[in-house]
Amino acid sequence: MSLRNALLAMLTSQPMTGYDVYKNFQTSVGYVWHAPDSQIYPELRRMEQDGLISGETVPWGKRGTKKRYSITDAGVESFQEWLNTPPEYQRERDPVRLRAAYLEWAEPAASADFFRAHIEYHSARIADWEEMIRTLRDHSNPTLARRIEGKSDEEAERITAYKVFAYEGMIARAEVEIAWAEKGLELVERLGGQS
Amino acid sequence: MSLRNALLAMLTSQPMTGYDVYKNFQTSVGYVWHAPDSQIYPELRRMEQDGLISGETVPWGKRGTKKRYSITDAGVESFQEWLNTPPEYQRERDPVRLRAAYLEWAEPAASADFFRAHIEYHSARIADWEEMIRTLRDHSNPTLARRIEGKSDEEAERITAYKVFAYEGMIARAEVEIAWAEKGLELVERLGGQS
DNA sequence: GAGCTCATGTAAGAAGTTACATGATTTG
DNA sequence: CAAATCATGTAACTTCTTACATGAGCTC
Repeated sequence: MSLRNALLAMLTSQPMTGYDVYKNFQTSVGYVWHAPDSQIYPELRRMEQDGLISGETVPWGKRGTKKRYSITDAGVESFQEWLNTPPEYQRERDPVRLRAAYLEWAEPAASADFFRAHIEYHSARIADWEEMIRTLRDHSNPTLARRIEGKSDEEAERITAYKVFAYEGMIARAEVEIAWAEKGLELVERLGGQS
Repeated sequence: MSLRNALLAMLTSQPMTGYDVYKNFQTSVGYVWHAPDSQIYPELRRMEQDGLISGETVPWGKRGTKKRYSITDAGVESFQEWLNTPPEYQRERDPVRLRAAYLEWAEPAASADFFRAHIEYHSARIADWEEMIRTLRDHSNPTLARRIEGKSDEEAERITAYKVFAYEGMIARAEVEIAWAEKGLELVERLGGQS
Protein backbone atom coordinates (compact mmCIF):
# COMPACT_ATOMS: atom_id res chain seq x y z
CA MET A 1 0.00 0.00 0.00
CA SER A 2 2.99 2.33 0.12
CA LEU A 3 2.77 3.17 -3.57
CA ARG A 4 -0.74 4.43 -2.98
CA ASN A 5 0.42 6.54 -0.05
CA ALA A 6 3.39 7.89 -1.98
CA LEU A 7 0.91 9.04 -4.63
CA LEU A 8 -1.37 10.60 -2.03
CA ALA A 9 1.63 12.34 -0.44
CA MET A 10 2.52 13.91 -3.76
CA LEU A 11 -1.00 15.01 -4.48
CA THR A 12 -1.24 16.82 -1.12
CA SER A 13 0.97 19.51 -2.64
CA GLN A 14 -1.00 20.09 -5.85
CA PRO A 15 -3.10 18.38 -8.55
CA MET A 16 -1.00 16.38 -10.99
CA THR A 17 -1.26 14.28 -14.14
CA GLY A 18 0.10 10.74 -14.26
CA TYR A 19 3.08 12.07 -16.14
CA ASP A 20 3.80 14.69 -13.45
CA VAL A 21 3.79 11.90 -10.91
CA TYR A 22 6.08 9.81 -13.09
CA LYS A 23 8.55 12.74 -13.34
CA ASN A 24 8.50 13.23 -9.58
CA PHE A 25 9.25 9.55 -9.09
CA GLN A 26 12.35 9.97 -11.19
CA THR A 27 13.71 12.83 -9.09
CA SER A 28 12.53 14.36 -5.78
CA VAL A 29 10.11 11.84 -4.27
CA GLY A 30 11.82 9.18 -6.37
CA TYR A 31 14.78 9.51 -4.01
CA VAL A 32 12.68 7.82 -1.31
CA TRP A 33 10.13 5.97 -3.40
CA HIS A 34 10.25 4.91 -7.01
CA ALA A 35 7.62 3.45 -9.34
CA PRO A 36 7.55 2.94 -13.11
CA ASP A 37 4.83 4.46 -15.31
CA SER A 38 3.33 1.02 -15.85
CA GLN A 39 2.52 0.97 -12.15
CA ILE A 40 1.50 4.61 -11.80
CA TYR A 41 -1.27 4.95 -14.38
CA PRO A 42 -3.28 1.88 -13.33
CA GLU A 43 -2.90 2.75 -9.64
CA LEU A 44 -4.19 6.27 -10.21
CA ARG A 45 -7.25 4.82 -11.95
CA ARG A 46 -7.87 2.44 -9.06
CA MET A 47 -7.49 5.28 -6.57
CA GLU A 48 -10.02 7.33 -8.47
CA GLN A 49 -12.44 4.41 -8.37
CA ASP A 50 -11.89 4.19 -4.63
CA GLY A 51 -12.67 7.89 -4.29
CA LEU A 52 -9.26 8.90 -2.92
CA ILE A 53 -8.55 11.19 -5.84
CA SER A 54 -10.67 12.74 -8.53
CA GLY A 55 -9.58 13.10 -12.13
CA GLU A 56 -10.45 15.95 -14.43
CA THR A 57 -9.78 15.88 -18.16
CA VAL A 58 -8.12 19.12 -19.21
CA PRO A 59 -7.14 20.24 -22.71
CA TRP A 60 -3.51 20.04 -23.71
CA GLY A 61 -2.46 21.88 -26.87
CA LYS A 62 -4.92 21.99 -29.78
CA ARG A 63 -6.39 18.53 -29.78
CA GLY A 64 -4.67 16.72 -26.93
CA THR A 65 -6.06 16.17 -23.46
CA LYS A 66 -4.62 15.05 -20.18
CA LYS A 67 -6.07 13.92 -16.91
CA ARG A 68 -5.27 15.89 -13.80
CA TYR A 69 -5.88 14.24 -10.46
CA SER A 70 -6.67 16.05 -7.21
CA ILE A 71 -6.71 14.47 -3.79
CA THR A 72 -10.18 14.27 -2.21
CA ASP A 73 -11.13 14.65 1.46
CA ALA A 74 -11.36 10.87 1.64
CA GLY A 75 -7.85 10.73 0.19
CA VAL A 76 -6.43 13.06 2.82
CA GLU A 77 -8.18 11.06 5.50
CA SER A 78 -6.78 7.80 4.19
CA PHE A 79 -3.29 9.29 3.97
CA GLN A 80 -3.44 10.55 7.54
CA GLU A 81 -4.75 7.24 8.75
CA TRP A 82 -1.70 5.58 7.23
CA LEU A 83 0.60 8.10 8.91
CA ASN A 84 -1.05 7.52 12.27
CA THR A 85 -0.84 3.72 12.08
CA PRO A 86 2.18 1.91 13.55
CA PRO A 87 4.65 0.80 10.86
CA GLU A 88 4.84 -2.80 9.71
CA TYR A 89 8.27 -4.25 9.17
CA GLN A 90 8.94 -6.79 6.49
CA ARG A 91 11.39 -9.57 7.06
CA GLU A 92 14.99 -8.89 6.13
CA ARG A 93 15.93 -9.35 2.51
CA ASP A 94 19.36 -7.89 1.87
CA PRO A 95 21.16 -9.12 -1.26
CA VAL A 96 24.31 -7.13 -0.46
CA ARG A 97 24.75 -8.65 2.99
CA LEU A 98 23.87 -12.06 1.60
CA ARG A 99 26.74 -11.78 -0.86
CA ALA A 100 29.15 -10.41 1.71
CA ALA A 101 28.53 -13.39 3.97
CA TYR A 102 29.81 -15.79 1.31
CA LEU A 103 32.76 -13.93 -0.18
CA GLU A 104 35.04 -16.86 0.60
CA TRP A 105 33.54 -18.33 -2.59
CA ALA A 106 34.28 -15.26 -4.73
CA GLU A 107 37.38 -14.12 -6.52
CA PRO A 108 39.18 -11.44 -4.48
CA ALA A 109 39.23 -9.05 -7.46
CA ALA A 110 35.47 -9.43 -7.91
CA SER A 111 34.92 -8.90 -4.18
CA ALA A 112 36.93 -5.69 -4.28
CA ASP A 113 34.93 -4.53 -7.31
CA PHE A 114 31.77 -5.34 -5.42
CA PHE A 115 32.71 -3.11 -2.49
CA ARG A 116 33.93 -0.34 -4.76
CA ALA A 117 30.63 -0.44 -6.65
CA HIS A 118 28.84 -0.25 -3.31
CA ILE A 119 30.81 2.84 -2.33
CA GLU A 120 30.21 4.47 -5.71
CA TYR A 121 26.50 3.76 -5.65
CA HIS A 122 25.97 5.21 -2.20
CA SER A 123 28.20 8.21 -2.87
CA ALA A 124 26.04 9.05 -5.88
CA ARG A 125 22.88 8.73 -3.78
CA ILE A 126 24.34 11.01 -1.10
CA ALA A 127 25.05 13.65 -3.74
CA ASP A 128 21.41 13.44 -4.93
CA TRP A 129 20.02 13.72 -1.43
CA GLU A 130 22.34 16.56 -0.43
CA GLU A 131 21.26 18.52 -3.48
CA MET A 132 17.67 17.78 -2.57
CA ILE A 133 18.20 19.07 0.97
CA ARG A 134 19.78 22.22 -0.43
CA THR A 135 16.71 22.97 -2.57
CA LEU A 136 14.45 22.27 0.39
CA ARG A 137 16.40 24.51 2.76
CA ASP A 138 16.46 27.49 0.41
CA HIS A 139 12.87 26.83 -0.71
CA SER A 140 13.91 26.67 -4.37
CA ASN A 141 12.25 23.28 -4.62
CA PRO A 142 9.07 23.98 -6.63
CA THR A 143 6.99 21.26 -4.98
CA LEU A 144 7.94 22.50 -1.54
CA ALA A 145 7.30 26.10 -2.57
CA ARG A 146 3.78 25.14 -3.63
CA ARG A 147 3.33 23.24 -0.42
CA ILE A 148 4.23 26.10 1.92
CA GLU A 149 2.44 28.78 -0.13
CA GLY A 150 0.29 30.87 2.18
CA LYS A 151 1.43 28.96 5.27
CA SER A 152 2.82 30.66 8.37
CA ASP A 153 6.57 30.68 8.91
CA GLU A 154 6.24 28.13 11.68
CA GLU A 155 4.24 25.78 9.52
CA ALA A 156 6.59 26.26 6.59
CA GLU A 157 9.53 25.47 8.83
CA ARG A 158 7.85 22.35 10.16
CA ILE A 159 6.95 21.05 6.69
CA THR A 160 10.49 21.67 5.48
CA ALA A 161 12.12 20.19 8.56
CA TYR A 162 10.42 16.80 8.21
CA LYS A 163 11.47 16.50 4.58
CA VAL A 164 15.04 17.49 5.33
CA PHE A 165 15.05 15.05 8.22
CA ALA A 166 13.91 12.19 5.97
CA TYR A 167 16.69 12.81 3.48
CA GLU A 168 19.22 13.18 6.30
CA GLY A 169 18.21 9.69 7.36
CA MET A 170 18.91 8.38 3.89
CA ILE A 171 22.31 10.07 3.91
CA ALA A 172 23.25 8.73 7.34
CA ARG A 173 22.44 5.22 6.25
CA ALA A 174 24.39 5.57 3.01
CA GLU A 175 27.40 6.82 4.94
CA VAL A 176 27.33 3.70 7.07
CA GLU A 177 27.16 1.60 3.91
CA ILE A 178 30.27 3.33 2.60
CA ALA A 179 32.18 2.87 5.85
CA TRP A 180 31.17 -0.78 5.89
CA ALA A 181 32.29 -1.31 2.29
CA GLU A 182 35.64 0.33 3.06
CA LYS A 183 36.09 -2.14 5.89
CA GLY A 184 35.13 -4.82 3.38
CA LEU A 185 37.90 -3.75 1.02
CA GLU A 186 40.42 -4.10 3.84
CA LEU A 187 39.03 -7.50 4.72
CA VAL A 188 39.32 -8.77 1.17
CA GLU A 189 42.88 -7.52 0.96
CA ARG A 190 43.76 -9.27 4.20
CA LEU A 191 41.85 -12.52 3.72
CA GLY A 192 41.38 -13.03 -0.03
CA GLY A 193 38.75 -15.35 -1.49
CA GLN A 194 38.50 -18.84 -2.87
CA SER A 195 41.67 -20.90 -2.54
CA MET B 1 17.32 -14.29 -8.31
CA SER B 2 18.53 -13.68 -4.76
CA LEU B 3 16.23 -16.30 -3.29
CA ARG B 4 17.85 -18.85 -5.52
CA ASN B 5 21.30 -17.73 -4.44
CA ALA B 6 20.35 -17.70 -0.80
CA LEU B 7 19.30 -21.33 -1.22
CA LEU B 8 22.52 -22.21 -3.01
CA ALA B 9 24.51 -20.46 -0.27
CA MET B 10 22.83 -22.59 2.36
CA LEU B 11 23.36 -25.80 0.46
CA THR B 12 27.09 -25.14 0.15
CA SER B 13 27.39 -26.11 3.81
CA GLN B 14 25.48 -29.40 3.64
CA PRO B 15 22.56 -31.21 1.97
CA MET B 16 19.21 -30.12 3.31
CA THR B 17 15.49 -30.81 3.01
CA GLY B 18 13.03 -28.05 2.20
CA TYR B 19 12.09 -27.98 5.83
CA ASP B 20 15.72 -27.55 6.94
CA VAL B 21 15.93 -24.58 4.60
CA TYR B 22 12.69 -23.19 5.97
CA LYS B 23 14.05 -23.45 9.53
CA ASN B 24 17.25 -21.69 8.54
CA PHE B 25 15.25 -18.89 6.98
CA GLN B 26 13.54 -18.34 10.30
CA THR B 27 16.80 -17.95 12.21
CA SER B 28 20.44 -17.73 11.03
CA VAL B 29 20.29 -16.99 7.30
CA GLY B 30 16.83 -15.57 7.86
CA TYR B 31 18.51 -12.63 9.58
CA VAL B 32 19.78 -11.50 6.16
CA TRP B 33 17.29 -13.20 3.86
CA HIS B 34 13.83 -14.49 4.58
CA ALA B 35 11.42 -16.58 2.53
CA PRO B 36 8.20 -18.41 3.45
CA ASP B 37 7.77 -22.15 2.86
CA SER B 38 5.36 -21.44 0.03
CA GLN B 39 8.25 -19.91 -1.85
CA ILE B 40 10.93 -22.40 -0.81
CA TYR B 41 9.47 -25.71 -1.93
CA PRO B 42 8.54 -24.65 -5.49
CA GLU B 43 11.89 -22.88 -5.93
CA LEU B 44 13.82 -25.98 -4.86
CA ARG B 45 11.89 -28.01 -7.44
CA ARG B 46 12.70 -25.48 -10.15
CA MET B 47 16.36 -25.48 -9.15
CA GLU B 48 16.45 -29.25 -9.39
CA GLN B 49 14.97 -29.05 -12.87
CA ASP B 50 17.65 -26.54 -13.78
CA GLY B 51 20.33 -28.92 -12.51
CA LEU B 52 21.63 -26.62 -9.77
CA ILE B 53 20.73 -29.05 -7.03
CA SER B 54 19.88 -32.73 -6.95
CA GLY B 55 17.20 -34.20 -4.76
CA GLU B 56 17.35 -37.60 -3.16
CA THR B 57 14.36 -39.19 -1.45
CA VAL B 58 15.39 -40.56 1.91
CA PRO B 59 13.30 -42.53 4.41
CA TRP B 60 11.99 -40.73 7.44
CA GLY B 61 10.58 -42.87 10.22
CA LYS B 62 8.70 -46.06 9.32
CA ARG B 63 6.71 -45.03 6.26
CA GLY B 64 7.54 -41.37 5.75
CA THR B 65 10.05 -40.01 3.26
CA LYS B 66 11.68 -36.66 2.76
CA LYS B 67 13.66 -35.12 -0.03
CA ARG B 68 17.20 -34.03 0.65
CA TYR B 69 18.80 -31.65 -1.80
CA SER B 70 22.52 -31.39 -2.51
CA ILE B 71 24.19 -28.65 -4.50
CA THR B 72 25.65 -29.83 -7.83
CA ASP B 73 28.83 -28.64 -9.56
CA ALA B 74 26.61 -26.56 -11.83
CA GLY B 75 25.01 -25.09 -8.71
CA VAL B 76 28.35 -24.11 -7.20
CA GLU B 77 29.37 -22.58 -10.51
CA SER B 78 26.14 -20.60 -10.75
CA PHE B 79 26.53 -19.39 -7.17
CA GLN B 80 30.10 -18.26 -7.77
CA GLU B 81 29.11 -16.54 -10.98
CA TRP B 82 26.56 -14.54 -9.01
CA LEU B 83 29.18 -13.63 -6.41
CA ASN B 84 31.60 -12.51 -9.10
CA THR B 85 29.05 -10.35 -10.93
CA PRO B 86 28.71 -6.65 -10.05
CA PRO B 87 25.67 -5.95 -7.87
CA GLU B 88 22.51 -4.43 -9.28
CA TYR B 89 20.81 -1.79 -7.23
CA GLN B 90 17.08 -1.42 -7.21
CA ARG B 91 15.50 1.99 -7.01
CA GLU B 92 14.82 3.34 -3.58
CA ARG B 93 11.64 2.23 -1.92
CA ASP B 94 11.66 3.22 1.73
CA PRO B 95 8.28 3.35 3.48
CA VAL B 96 9.80 4.61 6.73
CA ARG B 97 11.47 7.62 5.12
CA LEU B 98 8.37 8.23 3.04
CA ARG B 99 6.32 8.54 6.21
CA ALA B 100 8.90 10.66 7.97
CA ALA B 101 8.86 13.17 5.13
CA TYR B 102 5.16 13.89 5.69
CA LEU B 103 4.85 13.89 9.47
CA GLU B 104 3.38 17.39 9.39
CA TRP B 105 0.16 15.54 8.48
CA ALA B 106 0.34 13.13 11.40
CA GLU B 107 -0.68 13.43 15.02
CA PRO B 108 2.36 14.15 17.21
CA ALA B 109 1.54 11.24 19.51
CA ALA B 110 1.38 8.86 16.55
CA SER B 111 4.65 10.23 15.19
CA ALA B 112 6.35 9.63 18.51
CA ASP B 113 4.95 6.09 18.60
CA PHE B 114 6.26 5.58 15.10
CA PHE B 115 9.81 6.51 16.08
CA ARG B 116 9.64 4.49 19.27
CA ALA B 117 8.49 1.44 17.28
CA HIS B 118 11.39 2.02 14.91
CA ILE B 119 13.87 2.05 17.79
CA GLU B 120 12.34 -1.07 19.30
CA TYR B 121 12.35 -2.96 16.04
CA HIS B 122 15.98 -2.24 15.29
CA SER B 123 17.08 -2.89 18.86
CA ALA B 124 15.54 -6.35 18.64
CA ARG B 125 17.30 -7.01 15.32
CA ILE B 126 20.64 -5.92 16.82
CA ALA B 127 20.16 -8.38 19.66
CA ASP B 128 19.52 -11.18 17.13
CA TRP B 129 22.57 -10.32 15.05
CA GLU B 130 24.85 -9.92 18.06
CA GLU B 131 23.83 -13.34 19.29
CA MET B 132 24.47 -14.67 15.79
CA ILE B 133 27.97 -13.14 15.75
CA ARG B 134 28.68 -14.71 19.13
CA THR B 135 27.84 -18.21 17.88
CA LEU B 136 29.93 -17.60 14.76
CA ARG B 137 32.95 -16.36 16.71
CA ASP B 138 32.98 -19.27 19.15
CA HIS B 139 32.09 -21.75 16.37
CA SER B 140 29.08 -22.99 18.29
CA ASN B 141 26.93 -22.26 15.25
CA PRO B 142 26.17 -25.73 13.83
CA THR B 143 25.99 -24.62 10.19
CA LEU B 144 29.33 -22.83 10.48
CA ALA B 145 30.85 -25.82 12.28
CA ARG B 146 29.81 -28.05 9.36
CA ARG B 147 31.16 -25.52 6.94
CA ILE B 148 34.65 -25.30 8.43
CA GLU B 149 34.93 -29.02 9.16
CA GLY B 150 38.27 -30.27 7.85
CA LYS B 151 39.33 -26.82 6.71
CA SER B 152 42.63 -25.21 7.69
CA ASP B 153 42.65 -22.60 10.43
CA GLU B 154 43.23 -19.86 7.87
CA GLU B 155 40.30 -20.98 5.77
CA ALA B 156 38.09 -21.36 8.81
CA GLU B 157 39.00 -17.87 9.91
CA ARG B 158 38.26 -16.45 6.49
CA ILE B 159 34.88 -18.17 6.23
CA THR B 160 33.93 -16.97 9.70
CA ALA B 161 35.21 -13.44 9.15
CA TYR B 162 32.99 -12.79 6.12
CA LYS B 163 29.92 -13.94 7.96
CA VAL B 164 30.69 -11.86 11.02
CA PHE B 165 31.40 -8.92 8.76
CA ALA B 166 28.01 -9.24 7.06
CA TYR B 167 26.16 -9.21 10.38
CA GLU B 168 28.28 -6.31 11.61
CA GLY B 169 27.06 -4.41 8.58
CA MET B 170 23.46 -5.11 9.55
CA ILE B 171 24.15 -3.92 13.10
CA ALA B 172 25.86 -0.73 11.97
CA ARG B 173 22.92 0.15 9.80
CA ALA B 174 20.42 -0.59 12.55
CA GLU B 175 22.36 1.64 14.94
CA VAL B 176 22.06 4.51 12.49
CA GLU B 177 18.33 3.86 12.25
CA ILE B 178 18.05 4.11 16.02
CA ALA B 179 20.07 7.33 16.18
CA TRP B 180 17.92 8.78 13.40
CA ALA B 181 14.69 7.82 15.16
CA GLU B 182 15.94 9.41 18.38
CA LYS B 183 16.53 12.62 16.47
CA GLY B 184 13.02 12.15 15.09
CA LEU B 185 11.57 12.02 18.59
CA GLU B 186 13.25 15.33 19.43
CA LEU B 187 11.96 16.83 16.20
CA VAL B 188 8.38 15.79 16.91
CA GLU B 189 8.61 17.20 20.39
CA ARG B 190 9.94 20.48 19.06
CA LEU B 191 7.72 20.87 15.98
CA GLY B 192 4.58 18.83 16.56
CA GLY B 193 2.29 17.68 13.76
CA GLN B 194 -0.95 18.78 12.14
CA SER B 195 -2.30 22.07 13.38
C1' DG C 1 -2.91 -39.87 23.07
C1' DA C 2 -2.20 -34.86 22.92
C1' DG C 3 0.68 -31.57 21.27
C1' DC C 4 4.69 -30.20 19.00
C1' DT C 5 7.84 -30.77 15.27
C1' DC C 6 8.87 -32.35 10.69
C1' DA C 7 7.42 -32.51 6.06
C1' DT C 8 5.32 -30.61 1.80
C1' DG C 9 2.42 -28.56 -0.60
C1' DT C 10 -1.70 -25.40 -3.39
C1' DA C 11 -4.11 -21.19 -4.56
C1' DA C 12 -5.25 -16.46 -4.91
C1' DG C 13 -3.66 -12.18 -5.18
C1' DA C 14 -0.66 -8.04 -4.54
C1' DA C 15 3.43 -5.73 -5.97
C1' DG C 16 6.97 -4.89 -8.98
C1' DT C 17 9.80 -5.44 -13.46
C1' DT C 18 10.63 -5.33 -18.32
C1' DA C 19 9.30 -4.84 -22.71
C1' DC C 20 6.39 -3.21 -26.14
C1' DA C 21 3.40 0.44 -28.15
C1' DT C 22 1.48 4.84 -29.68
C1' DG C 23 0.64 9.54 -30.53
C1' DA C 24 0.45 14.64 -29.50
C1' DT C 25 3.07 18.81 -28.35
C1' DT C 26 6.90 21.72 -27.79
C1' DT C 27 11.48 23.34 -28.70
C1' DG C 28 15.71 24.33 -31.03
C1' DC D 1 11.38 19.43 -39.33
C1' DA D 2 13.85 16.58 -36.16
C1' DA D 3 14.35 15.58 -31.57
C1' DA D 4 12.94 15.89 -27.02
C1' DT D 5 9.21 16.00 -24.01
C1' DC D 6 4.51 15.12 -22.59
C1' DA D 7 1.01 11.81 -22.28
C1' DT D 8 -0.90 7.14 -21.50
C1' DG D 9 -1.19 2.89 -21.79
C1' DT D 10 -0.99 -2.96 -22.37
C1' DA D 11 1.10 -7.54 -21.69
C1' DA D 12 3.86 -10.99 -19.84
C1' DC D 13 6.31 -12.28 -16.18
C1' DT D 14 8.68 -12.61 -11.63
C1' DT D 15 8.54 -12.12 -6.85
C1' DC D 16 6.42 -12.10 -2.64
C1' DT D 17 2.47 -12.46 0.68
C1' DT D 18 -1.34 -14.64 2.94
C1' DA D 19 -4.21 -18.15 3.65
C1' DC D 20 -5.51 -22.76 3.42
C1' DA D 21 -4.45 -27.77 3.70
C1' DT D 22 -2.70 -32.31 5.07
C1' DG D 23 -0.31 -35.93 7.24
C1' DA D 24 3.58 -38.44 9.41
C1' DG D 25 6.79 -38.79 13.35
C1' DC D 26 8.39 -37.76 17.96
C1' DT D 27 8.05 -36.70 22.88
C1' DC D 28 6.01 -36.27 27.30
